[in-house]
Amino acid sequence: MSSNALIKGSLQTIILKLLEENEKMYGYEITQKVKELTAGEIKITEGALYPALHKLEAEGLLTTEIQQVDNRVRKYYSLTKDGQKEVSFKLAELQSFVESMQRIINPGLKPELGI
Amino acid sequence: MSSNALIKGSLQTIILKLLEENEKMYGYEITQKVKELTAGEIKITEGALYPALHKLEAEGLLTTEIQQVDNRVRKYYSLTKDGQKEVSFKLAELQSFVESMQRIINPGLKPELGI
DNA sequence: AAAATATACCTCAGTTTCTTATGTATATAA
DNA sequence: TTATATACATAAGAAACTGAGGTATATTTT
Repeated sequence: MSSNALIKGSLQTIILKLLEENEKMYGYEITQKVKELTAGEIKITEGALYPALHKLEAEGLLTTEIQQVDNRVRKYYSLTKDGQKEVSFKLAELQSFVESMQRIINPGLKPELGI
Repeated sequence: MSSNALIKGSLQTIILKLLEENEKMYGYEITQKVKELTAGEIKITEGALYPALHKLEAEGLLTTEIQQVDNRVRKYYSLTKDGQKEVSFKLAELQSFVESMQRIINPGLKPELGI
């Protein structure tokens, strides 16, 4: 998914968050958007992305819609109701994880003082 | 390792960082320290920790030293020279990853303005 | 005294999630 | 015409977990 080894498990969160904002995206578009937003730092591989999309769909968090554009097939994904709930949950989970990591990595930090 | 699904890949970074600060720790102590620092949010399982420690030792990033305390064996780990270099690298990698995630998750954020 | 919990190490089967390679197909740029 | 970009997909293998199990001593609780 990237040259970064940390990302395992956060691909679902990335997908869900992007779909929360864009309402409707296709696979290739997601890879390009992530590359753009992170200045090339995170590159989602297709071998990771497509299985992840299929899994989220199988879990009922995403629905799909096929479109023809210039003789090419595009498979658009959007959030279901369950998917919308799951975004909040995953984002809270990520937030909590990052804060926990900060406490380990920056033990001198006092978040309650804004320092 | 925890009820959090995001952690895959960051266990090594956690171990190395704790050893950078404490100079000498044993496995069980690491699990307790992480639990303490994160208020129970992150719980390192032994099935994840011990293989990770063995791997870091095999890679030459950690050395070990056995001690007897109250008829119980403790295996203390400390950073090698290579381990000390690797901490900086892993921390920079984590920092970079977290920033990338922020750009995806908080697209309205403008870090260059400190907002 | 017995049972449970805490301390302290370990392994291993199974699962999940990735990487890398491969395959198909059309459109565009060199 | 060859490479790159767009667009989907699968599949083998690797890596990092979870969860269960095992061994052993010390302490606390019932």
